Amino acid sequence: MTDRMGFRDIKQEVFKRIRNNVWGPGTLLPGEVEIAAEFGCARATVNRAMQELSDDGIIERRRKGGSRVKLAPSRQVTFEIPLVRTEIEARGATYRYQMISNTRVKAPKWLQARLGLDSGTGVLHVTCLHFADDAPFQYEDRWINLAAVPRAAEADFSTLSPNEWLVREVPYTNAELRFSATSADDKTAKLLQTTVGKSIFLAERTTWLTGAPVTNVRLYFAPAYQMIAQY
Amino acid sequence: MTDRMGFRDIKQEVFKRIRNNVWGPGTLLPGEVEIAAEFGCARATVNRAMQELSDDGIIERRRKGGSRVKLAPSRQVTFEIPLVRTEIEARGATYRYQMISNTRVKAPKWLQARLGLDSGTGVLHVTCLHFADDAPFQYEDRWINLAAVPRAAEADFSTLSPNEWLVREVPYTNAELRFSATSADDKTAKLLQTTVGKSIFLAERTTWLTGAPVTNVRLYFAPAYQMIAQY
DNA sequence: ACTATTATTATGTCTATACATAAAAAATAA
DNA sequence: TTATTTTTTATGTATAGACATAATAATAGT
Repeated sequence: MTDRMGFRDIKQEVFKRIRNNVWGPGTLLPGEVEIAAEFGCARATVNRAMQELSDDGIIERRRKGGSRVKLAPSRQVTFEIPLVRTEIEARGATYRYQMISNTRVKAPKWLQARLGLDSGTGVLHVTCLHFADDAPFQYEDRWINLAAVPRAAEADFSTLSPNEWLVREVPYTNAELRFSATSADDKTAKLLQTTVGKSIFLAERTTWLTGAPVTNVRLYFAPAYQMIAQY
Repeated sequence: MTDRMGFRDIKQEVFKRIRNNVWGPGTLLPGEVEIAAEFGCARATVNRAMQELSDDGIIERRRKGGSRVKLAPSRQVTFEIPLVRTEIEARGATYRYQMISNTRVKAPKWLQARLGLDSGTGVLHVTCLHFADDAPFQYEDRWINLAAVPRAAEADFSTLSPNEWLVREVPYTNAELRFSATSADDKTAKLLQTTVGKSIFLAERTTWLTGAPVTNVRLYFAPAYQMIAQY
């Protein structure tokens, strides 16, 4: 006889049937009690399996309505966004950091708009470079809201990147991440040791702490960079 | 008296304490029984809360070792990858599709390498355009492994995009997604109605069905495209 | 000292039961 | 008919209790 069924087994079996078109897109699946009866386990076990399939974007569940296979399985991809240092070291390269500038200024208009700041708010503008084996890997252009993180003004970013300082010192509750492609301008080209006009992969991240804007950063990656995810 | 505590409340409260540094990075958290006692609920409830915090990358859990706050909270981002049509319609624009070419060829070497195909394997090469309000939105350059999906040879891609056909007809078990930036070459520039050399956001996706390579696609987005995720 | 064995313990999972809740379906009133 | 109320039902969540499992700590044996 087969072993006892765990929620993983249930999940896998249901997924298999969906994959093999036994239960095609849009199909209303049997109820939890019914599935539980088939596999000889408690409803709670089936519930957990179905819950995870729902989290994975495979099925849709509604109270009373039951569970049905998603028509357009808008499966979602999860990217691990590690610290630059970690990413570079994971590639077997040596990490080196270099600060370029650190100035205290009034937030420019575009930043006010992005973060929802009052005009005249003081911000810290820090730019720096991250190297992998002495080749520029990423150019970081960061703005920190001093109203939300006053002690950033005394932080020493000449040895520790604002990236790592913030991760250690300031938590956040919300974040927005944008990926796009841009062209290297004069300054960026020089810093990343490439030519003007070259295509650059750009990641922009903004974070908030319970509603209050904390920081906005633009990460310019060296040419040929790829952000990879498996699922 | 406060209401009864659900797993969401527990999760939120524990997260709050971590955020407020009551339980700083690396701290060993109280055991599930202890937390359950504090909040006056069952251990299973605490278990679910902690499990989710672990999934979210906030804490780390080990049997016998207990739960501790992660040192570097490697937060992960999840992107929803919808159908192009869905994405365009969600922006309130009208979707239009146009096939450009559909040829049956032997897999080129780079594709053989990418998919792990034998030399001489027959593949379908389909290229097409997706429009948003008559402006080119995305150029799709797709290869389909006929050994894995023979009936793709008879499919009519002049009205239905290979994207949608595959979603409906062929499931997959594994996928790899790569984001990068590239420059528009002659052909791409013409199709996307932009200039040669312009920076283009490129997404490349490869999928497998239980080990067998199914399809590889390169999606070239029109300039100024941004892939956005909130978390 | 070192190794192998045996508790101990916190998390992992399953069960049976109970009640909550949202939404569909049915019944009722206008 | 249409609008409103009531019932029904599948999922959502909580609980106490039990056993599984991995990893540490304690112990015994060499």
